[in-house]
Amino acid sequence: MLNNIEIWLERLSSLYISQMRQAASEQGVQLVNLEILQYLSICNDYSNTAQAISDYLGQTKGSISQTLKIMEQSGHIERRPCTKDKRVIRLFLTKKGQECLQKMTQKMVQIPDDDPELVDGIKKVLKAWQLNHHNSGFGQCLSCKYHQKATNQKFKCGLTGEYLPHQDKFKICREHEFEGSTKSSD
Amino acid sequence: MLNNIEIWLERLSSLYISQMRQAASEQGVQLVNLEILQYLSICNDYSNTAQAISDYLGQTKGSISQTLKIMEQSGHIERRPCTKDKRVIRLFLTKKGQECLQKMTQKMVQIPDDDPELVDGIKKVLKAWQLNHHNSGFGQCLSCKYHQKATNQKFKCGLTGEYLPHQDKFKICREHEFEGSTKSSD
DNA sequence: AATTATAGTTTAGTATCTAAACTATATGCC
DNA sequence: GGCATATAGTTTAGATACTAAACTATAATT
Repeated sequence: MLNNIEIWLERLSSLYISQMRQAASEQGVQLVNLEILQYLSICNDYSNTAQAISDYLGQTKGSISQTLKIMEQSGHIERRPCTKDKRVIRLFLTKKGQECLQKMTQKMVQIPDDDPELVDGIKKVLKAWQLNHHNSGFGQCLSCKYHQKATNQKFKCGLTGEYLPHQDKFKICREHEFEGSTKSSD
Repeated sequence: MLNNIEIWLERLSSLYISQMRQAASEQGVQLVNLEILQYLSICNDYSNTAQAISDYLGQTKGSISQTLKIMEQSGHIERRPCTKDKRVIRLFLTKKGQECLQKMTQKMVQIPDDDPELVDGIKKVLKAWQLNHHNSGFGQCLSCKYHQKATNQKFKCGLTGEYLPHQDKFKICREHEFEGSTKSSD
């Protein structure tokens, strides 16, 4: 069975990773740095921590801690202690980090995005995948069971009780859970 | 523009890479080792060399050389000097390497492959991508301009003049070129 | 025979990786 | 409150991965 979806996904992904490595290399960073910048650019304000990155990338927090230290020194990210929870340090892209990421992204994906069928295909795969891995966090707020409609400008997170700006619904969250799933007892 | 194809591809790929890291970690290897095993399992007999891996992954051959040394020591791959070209050492998965790859692949992709639309979507993206990066090697023989029909059991490679077994047309080759493209003078 | 190209190794120095021990803060329970 | 447990992050030691550059050896070109 050389023609099933695993093979094609594998090829697509290995092509993508290869592009990522090249793009990272051109900016003088490594793959994991690109991944971290990418993650920080799409995660919400509950998820921009070392621990979340560690969970997301599946690497030890020790390793991430060291890498973040270097990325701060090189000026790609910024660390701001959380006032509510003094254990936590929130991470943000600096302007340099944003520009670096943008250059890499432009290099990476050169594919026509005016084909709605293509976009649809990708979305479909992503959705099927996420549903199949029923929930291990890191989904978009708008597909989360805690996502509640509020006003026109804001939506409410049922888990934290906070009201979040509308555009954040596309960001990904470490606490994400699909409807019907239970994290602890399932 | 949070909804264009770049974003979705990015999310799909970062999900995939994350899965790869996890799967590799469970087998006690790192991402790059998984990528190498994967590559060696789908490349043809012209492309199973350190140099080709270096080109494919976009990393220096020094780095690849060291990694291959360790992968040989750990019994995942085997090295056989090429008789025709004494500079070349061909690389092969051992049984341990195959089993390791299989375990990782099973862990990684858990997605229904009975949906022809999904498969079609992936293929479409891959093709669009490859065409957009008009050829930098590493495509399947059957889409190569050197691919020539021969007998029922074999096809001919117009570049090397050799006859290759029919099932190899799905493998990827470092010399791959799409129809109409010229490597040197374009 | 000399030049150039290609395949691979080795070296030095840096970055990333894991596992485990560590500090500090938060949470749950009596 | 006081104590156990959980969570966030750092640090350490040692292994692996990374780049750039120098190196050997063989092949192809002139």
